[in-house]
Amino acid sequence: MKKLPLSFYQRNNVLEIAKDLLGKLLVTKFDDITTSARIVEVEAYAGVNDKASHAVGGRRTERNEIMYAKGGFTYVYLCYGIHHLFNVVTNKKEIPHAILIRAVEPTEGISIMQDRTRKKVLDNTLTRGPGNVSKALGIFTYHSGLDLVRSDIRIVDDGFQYKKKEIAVTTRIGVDYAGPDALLPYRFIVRDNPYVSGKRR
DNA sequence: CGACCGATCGTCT
DNA sequence: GACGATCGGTCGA
Repeated sequence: MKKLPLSFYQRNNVLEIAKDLLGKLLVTKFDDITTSARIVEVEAYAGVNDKASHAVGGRRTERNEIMYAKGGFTYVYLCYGIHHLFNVVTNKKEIPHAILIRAVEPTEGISIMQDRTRKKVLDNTLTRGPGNVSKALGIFTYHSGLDLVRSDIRIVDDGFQYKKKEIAVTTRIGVDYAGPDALLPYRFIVRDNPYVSGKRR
């Protein structure tokens, strides 16, 4: 159980970092309650030139300001007025790269997750899709701007690693508004993992 | 299984 | 005033 160091997040290739996040454990510990889950689906958002990114064209607002911080912080924002989407900020200060965690496979605290999501039946939708990930792990927009190395949201390496063959790359979900950038191969998924959202391919 | 649709509100124009 | 980096329920095939 090794916490990922700042250097992991501060590399300049957001696609590489996104791929490397697959298999790592996302852990939250709030009010002495720990839940953890293995990351199985991520999407990279590649800064000012990426039309799907909140930072497209250098757009800088109160909401996305944390994207311009150095790598290793959380960026959580509200989507559709309902869902709290969890992102990891990467690269150096002033380079607004981020990675959206879209799906995880529960490893610890499953009953807690079931309580948080208020799901009646326990199935693969528990932590499938970015909205459910945050809900299950207890992450809200007020957790935006936390330091992943020092805070109660952390990402750790327990030695597990997916094989190269198990990882697939696809286009991102729900970013049709980005025009041609919607076709970029920036989504990384674990093949055949039941928690992965959207279409397989 | 796929298509459709309503929920719900902070953020940006 | 419009619109989401979504989800879950419903309806029909």
